[in-house]
Amino acid sequence: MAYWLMKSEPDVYSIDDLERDATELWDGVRNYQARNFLTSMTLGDLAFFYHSNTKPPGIVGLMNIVETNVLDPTQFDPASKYYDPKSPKDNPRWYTVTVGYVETFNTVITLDQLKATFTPDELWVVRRGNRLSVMPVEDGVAEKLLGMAR
DNA sequence: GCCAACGTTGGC
DNA sequence: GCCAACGTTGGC
Repeated sequence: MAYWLMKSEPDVYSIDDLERDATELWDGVRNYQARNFLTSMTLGDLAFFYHSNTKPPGIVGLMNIVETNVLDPTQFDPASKYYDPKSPKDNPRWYTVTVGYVETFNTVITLDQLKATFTPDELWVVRRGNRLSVMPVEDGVAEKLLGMAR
C-alpha cells in the first residue's frame, strides 16, 4: 500500500465536500507527471488531502483510493473548463482515480509546519515553486504526518 | 529541436 | 493582487 498527497483548492472542492459526497471522481488533472502518479495508484492506497490557495494552506485529512484507472470524462466535454480538444477519443490522455473519504484531521497540518518538519526531498509539497498536484509520500513521512495529525 | 511567449499554479 | 516558478505552445 502506498501513500500520496493530492491538492485541491477548497473553494473548488474541499475535504468537507468529500465528507458529504463520500466518494468523488478526481477530475481535472492536466499535467502528465501528476497523471502518471494517478495511474500508478492501486486500490486501498491512502492519500493526504491538501488544501491549496487558502489560509493557511496545508493537509486537512485522509482519503483512500476506491477506483483506479478511471477515464476523466471532462476531457471530452466542451462545456468543461478541463476540456481537452487534443485528447484522442480512441486513445484518451487523461485517466484518474475515484477517492473515498476517510477522515478529517482535528487540526490542519499547515504548510509552515510541513516546512519546519520535512526537507524538500522528503516531501515535495515544501519544494519552492512546486506546482505538482499529485505526488507520492514515503511511508516514513506518511507515518510522521499521521502522528502530527492525531 | 530551440526558445520566446504565454498561461496557470499557488504562496504571500 | 502580485509575482515567481514552470509547463505548454507554436513559430522558425
